[in-house]
Amino acid sequence: MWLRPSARRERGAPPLSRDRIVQEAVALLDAEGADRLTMRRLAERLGTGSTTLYWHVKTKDDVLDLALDAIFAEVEIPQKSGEGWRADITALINGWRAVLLRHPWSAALLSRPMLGPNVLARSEFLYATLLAAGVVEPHLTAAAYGLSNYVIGSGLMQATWPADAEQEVRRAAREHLQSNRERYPALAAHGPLVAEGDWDTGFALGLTWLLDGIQAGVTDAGGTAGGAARA
Amino acid sequence: MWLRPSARRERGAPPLSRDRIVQEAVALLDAEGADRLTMRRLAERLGTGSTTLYWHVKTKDDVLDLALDAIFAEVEIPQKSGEGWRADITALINGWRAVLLRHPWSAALLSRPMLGPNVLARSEFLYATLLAAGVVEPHLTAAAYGLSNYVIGSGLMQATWPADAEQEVRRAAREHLQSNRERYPALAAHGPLVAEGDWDTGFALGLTWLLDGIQAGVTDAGGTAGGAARA
DNA sequence: TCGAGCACCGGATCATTGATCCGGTGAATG
DNA sequence: CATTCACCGGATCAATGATCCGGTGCTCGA
Repeated sequence: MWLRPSARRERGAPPLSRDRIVQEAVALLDAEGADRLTMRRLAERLGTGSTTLYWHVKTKDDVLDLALDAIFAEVEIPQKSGEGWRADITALINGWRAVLLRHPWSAALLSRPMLGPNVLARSEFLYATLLAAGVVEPHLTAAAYGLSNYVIGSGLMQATWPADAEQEVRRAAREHLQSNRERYPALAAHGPLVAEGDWDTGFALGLTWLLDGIQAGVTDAGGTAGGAARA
Repeated sequence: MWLRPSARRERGAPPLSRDRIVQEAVALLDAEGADRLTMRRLAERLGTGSTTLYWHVKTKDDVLDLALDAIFAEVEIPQKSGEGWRADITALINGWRAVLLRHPWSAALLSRPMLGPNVLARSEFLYATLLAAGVVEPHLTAAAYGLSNYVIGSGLMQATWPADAEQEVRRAAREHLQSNRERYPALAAHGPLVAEGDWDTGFALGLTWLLDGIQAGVTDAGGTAGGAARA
């Protein structure tokens, strides 16, 4: 023992830190999904005892919160390069969406308050861009929430029905629809599980609608909402 | 024991059934939230042993799936009464949203495949209405998903920040924003936690934008998407 | 040089929870 | 009247989140 260079460093592991825990948690979540994330499993991957984690982190929920905020760092905040607010916002939303799909487990975690620095920074950019574009209340909140809700919903939905895996579930679901086609004629003929249409163009289309609505409210100077003519 | 009229019925409980389990599960979820739902607690409320539940239901996830589908029955499917497709869809979406907010726990469960009869019936109505309105691909999927994603996202978001309870968390969050106002100027000044604007009008506004976009794609007969002029 | 303090680690342990085993119980049925 | 079968539940198991408490080695001041 007089010569041993610190058992932990022997294993080649750098000293434990909150960052390393979070990083490994994201990796574990990516690899095996949310329900397989255990403090013990996480500790094992880190080469430490499970109880050690609790020195760096108060609860498991902390790990989840940190992991959720960590992946938002992958969303690059567009530089306001004169492309116009629509381009900027589109870039942000698309980046956000890409992250949600790259880490499908995240969609299910969005039900917890997101107050991490990375999340806030992106929200700040969204609000700032909308403000600079001349969007005012009540369109401002509607726009910010509408866009966020739209990405979140899309991510959640698409993460639920991953195109790659789960072929078995998809097939069973499709079959179920077909065998009840008199009860669900429209779904059986044009439903989502039938038309394997790519989600991307659908998402882009809906995004355009939202942006059009926002823009209409801006160009019409104040007064009654521009695009909200009918209904 | 010769006279006892069946111990269970003595307690005044009707015989256990899958429906009764689901009904009680919804009540428990409404009252205490998703994380407090335990097979034991559920059984206790039903006046039975916890293991008995497993005769009627295979796993706990089954209970959740059933509960989720059960609340969708509360969304009334509009009668096509000549009000026009916008009115019909608006009614459906608003009803859906109302249910999500009435049962906040449901938002967090939306990450699981929804294939229950009640959910499917509502999706069927949505697709049928859009089809009847003349919406065609790729606008059809975009419209159906856009609307669904929008409600889901909104419900999720709003369930995360309930206006009634959690005052403590809201206050802390607001304070956090204020103390970092130079980093988040726009959020601190116009952010959601600051402007207590009612979610309803914001939601309605965004819904109108989506409907406008859908409608524009219909009136323009085919070809390039109507409302998607710019960007 | 040395010993006290401190940041950091982990084995043992506890309560809770989802799920199963296996033995009941009573009403209907032939 | 015996048998069957739908239905029930105590005991129990494994996994998990979390805590207690005792190490271990580095650092820093005297």
